[in-house]
Amino acid sequence: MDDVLRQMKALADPTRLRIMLLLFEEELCVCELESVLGMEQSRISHALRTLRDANLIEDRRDGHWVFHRAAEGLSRTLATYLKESAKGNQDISADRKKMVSLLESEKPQGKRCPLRDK
Amino acid sequence: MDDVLRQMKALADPTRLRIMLLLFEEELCVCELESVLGMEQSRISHALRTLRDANLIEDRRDGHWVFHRAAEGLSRTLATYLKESAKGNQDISADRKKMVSLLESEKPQGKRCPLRDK
DNA sequence: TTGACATATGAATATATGTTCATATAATCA
DNA sequence: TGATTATATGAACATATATTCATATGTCAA
Repeated sequence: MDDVLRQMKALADPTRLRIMLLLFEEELCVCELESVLGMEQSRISHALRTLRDANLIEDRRDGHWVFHRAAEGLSRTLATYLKESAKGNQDISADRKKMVSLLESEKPQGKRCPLRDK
Repeated sequence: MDDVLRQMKALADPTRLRIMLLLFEEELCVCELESVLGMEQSRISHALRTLRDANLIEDRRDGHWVFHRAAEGLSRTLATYLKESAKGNQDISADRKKMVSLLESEKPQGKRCPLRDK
């Protein structure tokens, strides 16, 4: 299948679109995405897989954690379009706020995974 | 549903993606698209409906014909991304060639619909 | 090496979606 | 008006896909 088509398919889903827009801002691990989006682990993991297969994101492992981020080689114009379109969106900015406050709350502890402690 | 999401969904299909890329170049009626893509009428018509619902294309009626084109208000960055991505694609450039030669062949006749005559 | 933690994956299932077929609508022309 | 042309739409069906559940893999710490 063509690469554009695969990218469009990957973004044609609310879960994956929300994840993508978060990863434009920050590098995040799966459990942080779980926390921000309020979804279970395997759902996030499957979504990330689809985004990665479409070359939209990349990851790196650091110990237990796998950190995901927007792909280096990602089309600038596509990224710009998505960010532009997200500006007005309530849900997306709510996600971003949650992400920011989560990252903030993690700072004093010096570790990332927010869910397992509870 | 969000507008971005609807646009991604609309473009997450080979038929609709091919149509979209043709309509970036030229204004076309349904029967011309039938001819270029080698697909039946209702398939094209359904695809156009989805693209229009996503505000990706617009149309105008002229007698029997309804001419479709890329929407005026369509995001420049999205359009740029799609055109960029299509550049390397064999199938897309084949479509474009067919379109060009069809439009060329219609000129002497001065009318548009290519299929019904046969 | 055993246990705990973080993530990935496969199978199953429910839902969404693309295509086709039949038919409806809309416009033109005789 | 009736016939023809061009397009749109609805229902049905087959296929694709998102989510869940169970389980596997990979990493670290004791």
